[in-house]
Amino acid sequence: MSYSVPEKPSLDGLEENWLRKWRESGTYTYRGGTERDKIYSIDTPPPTVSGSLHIGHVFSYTHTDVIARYKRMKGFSVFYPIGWDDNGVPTERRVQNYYGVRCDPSLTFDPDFKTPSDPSKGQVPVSRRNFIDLCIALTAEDEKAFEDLWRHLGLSVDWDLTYTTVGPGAQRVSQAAFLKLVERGEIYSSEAPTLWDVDFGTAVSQAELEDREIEGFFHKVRFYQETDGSEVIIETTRPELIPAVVALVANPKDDRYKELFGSYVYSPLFGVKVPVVAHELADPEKGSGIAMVCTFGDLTDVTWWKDLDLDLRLIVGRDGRILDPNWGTEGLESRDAQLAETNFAHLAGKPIRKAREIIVALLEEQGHLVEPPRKITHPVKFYEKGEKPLEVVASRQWFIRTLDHKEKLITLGRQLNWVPPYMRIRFETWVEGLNTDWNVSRQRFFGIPIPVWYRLDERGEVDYEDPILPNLSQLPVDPSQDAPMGFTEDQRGKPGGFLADPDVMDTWATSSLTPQIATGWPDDDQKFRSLFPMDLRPQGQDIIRTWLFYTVLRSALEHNKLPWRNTVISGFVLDPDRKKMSKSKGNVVTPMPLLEKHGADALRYWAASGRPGVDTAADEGQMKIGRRMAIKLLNASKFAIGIAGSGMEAKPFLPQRLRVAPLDASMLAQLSEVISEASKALEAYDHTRALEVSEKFFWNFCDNYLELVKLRAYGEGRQPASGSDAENIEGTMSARISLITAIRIMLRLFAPFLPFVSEEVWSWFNKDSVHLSKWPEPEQIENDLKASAAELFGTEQVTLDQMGSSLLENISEILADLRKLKSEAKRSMKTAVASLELAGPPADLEMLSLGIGDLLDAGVVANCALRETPGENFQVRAELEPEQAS
RNA sequence: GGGCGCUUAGCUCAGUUGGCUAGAGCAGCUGGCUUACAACCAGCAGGUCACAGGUUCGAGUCCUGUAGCGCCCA
Repeated sequence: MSYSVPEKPSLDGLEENWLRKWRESGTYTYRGGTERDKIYSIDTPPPTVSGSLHIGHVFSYTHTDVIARYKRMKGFSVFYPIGWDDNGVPTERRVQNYYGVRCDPSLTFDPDFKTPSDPSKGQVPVSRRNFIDLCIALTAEDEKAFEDLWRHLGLSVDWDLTYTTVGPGAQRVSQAAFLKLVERGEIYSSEAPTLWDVDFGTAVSQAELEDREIEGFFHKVRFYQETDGSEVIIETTRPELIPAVVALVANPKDDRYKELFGSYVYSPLFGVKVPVVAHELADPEKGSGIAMVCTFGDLTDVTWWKDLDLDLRLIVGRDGRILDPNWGTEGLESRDAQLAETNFAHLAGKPIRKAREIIVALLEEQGHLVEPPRKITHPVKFYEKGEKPLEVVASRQWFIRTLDHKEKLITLGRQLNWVPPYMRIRFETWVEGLNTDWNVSRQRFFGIPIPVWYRLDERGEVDYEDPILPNLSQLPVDPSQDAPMGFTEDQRGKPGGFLADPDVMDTWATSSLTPQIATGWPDDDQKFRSLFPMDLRPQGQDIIRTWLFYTVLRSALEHNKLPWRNTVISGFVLDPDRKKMSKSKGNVVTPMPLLEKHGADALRYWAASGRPGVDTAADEGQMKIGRRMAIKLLNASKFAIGIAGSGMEAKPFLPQRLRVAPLDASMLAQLSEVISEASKALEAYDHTRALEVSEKFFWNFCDNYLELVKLRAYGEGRQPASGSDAENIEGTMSARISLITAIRIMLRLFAPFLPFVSEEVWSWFNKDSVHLSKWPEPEQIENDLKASAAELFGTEQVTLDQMGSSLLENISEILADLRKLKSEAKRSMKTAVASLELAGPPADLEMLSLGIGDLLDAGVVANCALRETPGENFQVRAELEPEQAS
């Protein structure tokens, strides 16, 4: 038997070739099955396709792929889909900039709409449907870029299972889950103060907030007591909200204000009478210790407003401009309505910042300002994608109950296997810190509509208490296009008719359902039960509080259990200088050029060298090592397979039984330990350790074992030194089947990490795909040897004696001594050793004698003597042959 | 202000429940074209394990404190 090994193996063209073959033969197609414990299902977080591709994607998705490939080789039917997250604001924003359009829902659909030729010249208003068409068109392009990258990287996902978070399937699942929440009372709508981004014109949730330090001014402002007009001085950063003041508040323990509690004061400029109240949240250290409560300046105001049952006085519109209410009317009583009206006239219709300037001037002018404003920096809440501070406005929104389920969520979090474990703490602290229910209404255009209509009474007033819901079978619906059951389209907006909920769902309201979307819920119960709860959720540490949290929440609410058993959290990818990558710094590393330069296996090698949870630099050096590793694997395999499969047929008398030589058995023993270690590591999702132990073995195998058995494997060695021809041939056969067996095992160990080069080498001497072969096991080594012997020599009579790894280690060490001697003498490695003396305890010498022939071959030793000495010491003495005068 | 993580060779990182002289790769230096590989090989050199205490026969590892860096939350 001989194998067809290429003369000059190379990485060139491997990727193209194998990508095509894998695709054609459906190597990674999900094979199905109904037995849950034979399936391994992965909930890959769908990337946001409108975001830019960066090296971080390669990193974490490679980690997942390593596990997927390992599990596949372990015999699991691996369910490994991928989805595209097309939802939400990032897509809308990208469409606006890319095409130069903006959505105006009041317009009607234009079927002949052409996008502007120059998108930089302002934004053309288009109908909602035109806008959505553009979103779909653009995301389709973006998806292609992502898919190209994933394929190129060799991800073993089943592309037939691909889904999107805006497609009909996702719409149906999201809306069905919404209806079930309504049924169970876990979601409610209410007119409530909501954090609001005035530029985006939408509500945002707690998970989308971030604090930013910005500059502001503290203004000392006079209020006037009802009784005697004496002053109460408050400090505020939001003087423009003075017309919205509903109370002054101080800490109940603050002696300075104790007497005032229960009394009333008048506001400056507007003469509105408000109570002075007490609340623990008032900080005596901050400013003068007494603050004004407005509806609403921030979330603390909302708390005070709720806790203390204060009035509502709204003056900020959703567009971030000041409204124009009538002073003196109900709710806006003033002791001087005329003055209030005059003062307010300066503010009405102005944007907030402008209004602030105006009101400061008015306060100054009319003597209500104690001193000039004092500059400060303070943390202010922003929408993470927004540019202006968030306002709090009252509006109707749907909320999923979360605060009621905190304990349950923490319990579930503790049942989840976190890799690394400390990541659980981030989840727990987030859950503990929750302070509002989850607002899922978004006042946007491109998203999944909230599947709700409202009745209009005879006067045309909306009845929010009794919404009209579709049946499960009707989903997906678009309430702004479809009429509810029992109504006709012409009743839309008419008294006695209906009105659609105008909003779409928060992106996360869909993204939190990827386990359900991927596994066929709620329509395919059998599929769902075979895959759910899923085995693995890999994801980045940055989305624990969003993606992971919401997904656990939805699963808890819908199924009362965790959505997955394990979660592996990957760290960030830093730029080569270990700085965080960001667009503004311009240090974002894009993957495609690197992929082309170093190859997919090399990039995967780099990615796999990053442990779960650990931030890792985009290090080209590491990629080069990966590439070198792949080339080495080609060459070493070519050599080993080449020798093993060369020309034994010429030998006349092949023995039918053969005993594996001690040195070969020792190498296999070492390999057996490596298999155990690598398997154990992968079971614990420690891919880095698995790669490390395999790699270490591989280099030792090349540097020592391969060198030691080279001549014997060729049939030119002297092992056993005094042996007969038959014994020499047996030694050769042993070396050859051991080489082949070791290579076969190593290729499988590397297959999850370096799928291209592993598959290439495997194909030289195997028919199937290495990726569908069985993961090696120590107990199988003897069988592997027999199979190799049968293939090469037509016999299965192979005896493998128990042998430790120390023989190979000790022999290698002596070989290293000889190399050192030559190296320090600045002589070539093929310089002969004139004499070698090994002196030590009899037991050591006896062991070494088992592999001495190979050692003498590899070290080019002319004469060797073993000398028994008392004690434990072992000594190697060697003399090189004299340098020839040239 | 709170939480989490990190700090080991010039650089990037291992170091598994405390246990021989603290390891690897890269870079550096010195050699070598050795019938797999010069995109290679061999060898050498390089560390007060951030700092200060403590527990222990023994600490890179456990405890306390300090400093610096990073991330998250307020």
